Amino acid sequence: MITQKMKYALKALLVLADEATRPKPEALTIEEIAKRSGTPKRFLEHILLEVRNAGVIASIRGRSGGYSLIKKPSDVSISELLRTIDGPIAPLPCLSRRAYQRCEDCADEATCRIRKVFAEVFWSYLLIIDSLTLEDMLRSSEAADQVLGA
Amino acid sequence: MITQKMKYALKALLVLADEATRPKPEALTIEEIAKRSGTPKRFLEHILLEVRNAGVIASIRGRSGGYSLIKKPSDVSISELLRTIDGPIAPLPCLSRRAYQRCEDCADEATCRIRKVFAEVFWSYLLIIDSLTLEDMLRSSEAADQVLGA
DNA sequence: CTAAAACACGACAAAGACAGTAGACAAAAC
DNA sequence: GTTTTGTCTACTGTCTTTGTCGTGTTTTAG
Repeated sequence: MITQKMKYALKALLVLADEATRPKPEALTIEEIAKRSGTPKRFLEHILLEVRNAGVIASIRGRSGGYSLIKKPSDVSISELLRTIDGPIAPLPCLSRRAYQRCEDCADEATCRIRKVFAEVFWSYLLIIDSLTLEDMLRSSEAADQVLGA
Repeated sequence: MITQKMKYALKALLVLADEATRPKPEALTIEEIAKRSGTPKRFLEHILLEVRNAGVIASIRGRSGGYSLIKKPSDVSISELLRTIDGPIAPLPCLSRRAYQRCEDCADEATCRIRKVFAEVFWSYLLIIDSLTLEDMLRSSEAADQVLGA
């Protein structure tokens, strides 16, 4: 299960991506993003901060400040966002590349049967999710619109 | 990340599966399973109970009691075990078949872009993990042995 | 220059999940 | 009927999740 926080982050990014595609895109305030995405404003602060530190959005301080997307939607990886917001996505700590941790109770990784079987699942899973970007989410709404419009 | 509990469950099942393939298989006590799998005994009680209720193992009470595997390893689904021990495996509650729950804040599932994109990932993921059984774990140890033996 | 509007950051808190532990009970064998 | 084993309920500490609050800092409108 992805966390509520991750859902909020995605909703916020969708709002910002929608804004970015408009003729004259402006930076949106937290207030505005919170309203459009239906997230608690004070919670969204923390989330947007993390997303900004990940280099996906930029913030402008002071009056007439706000947030804006600074990457192309096709360059915003969903799996990277997951890692940023929810932490490691590997099923076992010993399978995570960037958050590797040896399993306390594991005598030998090379022969660990649990590790072995989940490694296979994980690689296949990574193939799928690593190729997913924010653009795929934008596109999927178009598809839904088409269905609804038909 | 799978929980420690799930790891214990898998280790216990591996112990029981190994026992089941021996010439004269016997029911193993919690004590014995705990020792062989490196699990806290009192915690293992809870775990084995859940696994038993899921119909994967059987228990015998009283003196000379214990646990034994009652399914063929090839019939013990890893994903079912995951659902039993760790709960729903869907990334969103609205994507789970057996633990379906409507997302509080979602106005319309049919057009939800988050749901849409995770649904695709999830179906692919299910294809992989639903086909995985305990037998695959047993086999993977043979492969490791071969590599080590070479 | 000052006040207002906005982001930044740390502390705090309630609720739930996770990882066990403990005690009392029930059944079966000897 | 005592011992050995599984069964069941309850409890507990720690960590994570989902926020809220207060206080700062930056920018700009006026």
